[in-house]
This record gives sequence, C-alpha cells and structure tokens, in this order.
Amino acid sequence: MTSPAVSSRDLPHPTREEIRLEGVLHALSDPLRLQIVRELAAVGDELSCSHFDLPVTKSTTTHHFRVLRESGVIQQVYRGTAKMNGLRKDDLDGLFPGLLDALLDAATRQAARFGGA
Amino acid sequence: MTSPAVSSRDLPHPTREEIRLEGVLHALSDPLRLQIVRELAAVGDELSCSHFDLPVTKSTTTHHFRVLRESGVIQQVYRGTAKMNGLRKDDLDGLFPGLLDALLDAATRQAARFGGA
DNA sequence: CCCGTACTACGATGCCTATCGTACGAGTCG
DNA sequence: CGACTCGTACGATAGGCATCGTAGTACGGG
Repeated sequence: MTSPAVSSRDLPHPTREEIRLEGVLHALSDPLRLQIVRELAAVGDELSCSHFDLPVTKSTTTHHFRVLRESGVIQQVYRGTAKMNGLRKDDLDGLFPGLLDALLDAATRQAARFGGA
Repeated sequence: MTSPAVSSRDLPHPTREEIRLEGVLHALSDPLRLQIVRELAAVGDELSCSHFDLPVTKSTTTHHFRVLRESGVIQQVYRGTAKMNGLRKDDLDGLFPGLLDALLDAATRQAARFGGA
C-alpha cells in the first residue's frame, strides 16, 4: 500500500503542556529507559520496539516503553504489527530548551567513563 | 569559637567519580527534592535543613536530604546543631557540563508555566 | 482461513520508597 | 547541670514499580 496506514488503535499521549519535568526525570532515571532514549537520539528516527535487544522479557519492555510514552519522552504509533517509537524532541526542546541535549551528553560522558558502549 | 568547627560526626558522601547520572535524575524526580535544589541554587550558598519549610514531617525531610546527599547532588556538614547543605555544583558541572543549569532552567520554566513561585 | 509475528493485558511477586510517630543523641545557652 | 533545639534512628505502613509468566489481540501473508 502507499501510505503506511497508521492503523486504527492508537495510544494515549500527554499533550506538550501536560509534560512534567519530574515525570521526564523519573522516566530517564532507569538505566534501561535511558539506554532506549540514547539509541533513539542516536539514530534520529523512529524505531520499532523489537529493534531493541534488552535484557528483560517483552512484558517488561512494553512496560518501559509505556513509561516513556506516558511521561512524554517518546511518541508511539502502530504501523502494521510494529509499534514505532520516536523521541518527542521538538516538544521537549520547546518546553525545556537545552535539557535533552544536556541529558544525552551527560549519558554519553558517563558511558565513556565506565566500560559502557 | 573562631572556626565554625565542623564537629566530629560526619556523613558519607559519594566521591565525584561515584556519582551516577541515574541517581541524580532519580533524586531530582521528586518534587520536594527538586524544590530543595532550586532553593539551594537560588541562594548559591549553604542552607540549614530547618531553613526549608516543607509540607512533611522532620523525619521525612531528613530522608529527602539523605537521598540528595547519597546521590551526590548536595554535600552536608554539621556546624553546631545545624546541618548545612550545599549544592555540589563543581562536581556536577565537572561530570556533566551544562546539565545542572539546564535542569534548573527547566524547573524554573515549569514553575512559571504553572502557578508555582 | 489459518498461522506466525508483534505487542498487550492481567495477575503475582518482591523490592524500593515516601510517609509518619516516637524515642534518642549532639550541641548550645542559661 | 538542665532545658531546649536540631536533626537522627528505627519501626511501621502503604503505595509504587520492575520483573516475570501466561494468555490474548491485532495485523499481514500464504
């Protein structure tokens, strides 16, 4: 088909105005979720849930993506059977200029300090 | 006495190298603790625990200050009966350049958006 | 239509944490 | 010394959350 067909079922997202700093910080205070956001920022595009190889079951993965979505850090949309995830960079930059970049930079520096990739 | 005498009992702090980004973000994901850090940054000096008028009991206040200290966000030192709290700005800036300012700016913007002072 | 893939929903579990109250220790001042 | 202030320690409690397993739903392809 021509258009990707964003498929009927859609998911509740907070509006930009509803995004809370505490919620964003809480979402990013989990190592797995921070890692997800780092990868999303690195590719600068949407990624399917199954793209990530996380050391937890799929149930837990679903849970983490939901936390990220409900805190306003990512947007999720179904595309066929896949659920695509994208960083809400515009919204976050609009609300908190410079914060996302500072966080990503901090995460990169910490990854460099420790063995992490 | 002449010198403030940092009094015998002292408290365990993480070294700069031990500070973890996830821990910092978790510490700041609590509204009370974020508020404390905002006030410390605003005055740019040390403040006693009792300076803060928080809507919780003293036990809970102690708990929050400990979380902030153990995550490396603040340093605490006894000075007589008072326990003085100071932001570890140098350490945080050294580890994560720009992060603290971005966080404080984000908190200020959010406070402006909502009724908050 | 049936099957495989992708993800979800739900219940259970164990840990972490925010909160409180009470009892206590350290320091200061009269 | 004695009283008062500041903050701690400890136990209890309730709620949140990361994790899992199993069962189920949506979609696409043979």
